Amino acid sequence: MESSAPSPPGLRESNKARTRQAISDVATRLFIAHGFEQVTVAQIAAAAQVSVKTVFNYFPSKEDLFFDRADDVVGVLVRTVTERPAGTTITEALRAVLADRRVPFDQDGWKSLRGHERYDGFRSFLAAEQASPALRARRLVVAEAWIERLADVFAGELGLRAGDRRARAFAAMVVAAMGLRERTLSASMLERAGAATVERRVRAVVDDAFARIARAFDDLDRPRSQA
Amino acid sequence: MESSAPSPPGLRESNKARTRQAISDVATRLFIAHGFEQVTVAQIAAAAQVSVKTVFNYFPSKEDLFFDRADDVVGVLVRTVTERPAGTTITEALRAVLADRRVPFDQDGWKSLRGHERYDGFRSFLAAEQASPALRARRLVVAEAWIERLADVFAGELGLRAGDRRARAFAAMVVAAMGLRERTLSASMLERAGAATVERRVRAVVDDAFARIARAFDDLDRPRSQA
DNA sequence: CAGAAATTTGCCGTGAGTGTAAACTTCGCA
DNA sequence: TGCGAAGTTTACACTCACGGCAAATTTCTG
Repeated sequence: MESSAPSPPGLRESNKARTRQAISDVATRLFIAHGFEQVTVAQIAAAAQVSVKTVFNYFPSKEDLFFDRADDVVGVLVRTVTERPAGTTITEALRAVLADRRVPFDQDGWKSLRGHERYDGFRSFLAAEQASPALRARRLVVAEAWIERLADVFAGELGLRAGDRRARAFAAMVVAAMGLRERTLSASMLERAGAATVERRVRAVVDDAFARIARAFDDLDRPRSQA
Repeated sequence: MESSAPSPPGLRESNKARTRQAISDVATRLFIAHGFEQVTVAQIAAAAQVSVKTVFNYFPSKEDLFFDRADDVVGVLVRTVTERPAGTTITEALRAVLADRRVPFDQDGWKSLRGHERYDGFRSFLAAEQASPALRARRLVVAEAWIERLADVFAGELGLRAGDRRARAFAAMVVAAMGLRERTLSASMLERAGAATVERRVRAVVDDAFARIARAFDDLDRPRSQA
């Protein structure tokens, strides 16, 4: 999203990026240690050695601060669909990717978190999310935006007009399936089920859901043509 | 939900009910007149002639105050399913009811609103909801609860164990369809489309979505046995 | 190094929501 | 009919998220 125009030769820009990352990191660490509601923005600001106002300059709300780390989940779905191998249907491609329990949390945003093993950090993150109504609400709003985004992509892939009712329905069902998947993942990890168990449960949910979605949209979903 | 146990013979109880209703009514009227964000709880309290604290005694949050009027939407779905005529499948029953654009807003909670024609009141209500991120978020949380409730009912109707993955998937898809329907309804009413147009659009969305859901769950959904 | 531009900060205000204890109303019972 | 118990409403004082604004500070351009 950032245009790479280096009008300012970069010190300013890199400072901003570093500050932003520092705030995000410190916030995540506090959230997973004490819970979302228990941490005040003032504490985050103090720990990041900036003023409260600066925190709000970078993140419009406390919730944004929490989800900063988990932001680009649709991106994965979109790429999965648009870059699927020739001959593969949309539902097949999505099913294959989402059956993996580590998607999308084995990457990107979690690297900069020190002092936590990756898995543990993610589990605490989920726990914090479950414990806060405000966060759950926010997550759902994000999911609603996913529907819009996916509907556009589906329409493009299926040769439908943008905004087509069927593309939107397709997207809505896929996002609903994501919800089922996340619920399973979340519940399993919170009860500290072993990796194999989590993997199996997630796979079962995703397989079932996408088999059904494939049936529901068998008149539309289609293999990608040869490149 | 209120148990009818008249341990207190009733004066206290009826006073409470009246106060609660007065607060809810006055709040709804202010919300649809000025928008959710523009109205403060202090104004509501003043207009209802109670203290701010009393408002919060009855309604844990400002959002609860808004949705008080629209609360029992799942109830309609649940009844639709459990009381469907013999020989009708779940998806058929739901489709039939939801194709009607007036469901569930031609009833109950809207009666006590004076000074607004029913339709106009509802349109303003939708407008207020769309205009407030906080309200949209809240609505989605409510929808998530619907999934749980419906999943239980579906499991019961289909002879599955409570918590069965497939029943939950069924519920999630139905709730997703409700979202599509509401989106259509909302958009159509806000652009002041005529009743016939609204009716047609809602019906189209609902018909398509439930035809797909029926296909997705054709191994489970089944006609109700003879009473 | 001076001046322009961007960034950070302090300060003060608003509004939601909570805890507590006092004032008031209603109830149960004699 | 009146008195104490129980429930309800209120005032008060507080915390926290967030917004506007102008001053202070940092970084960039020449």
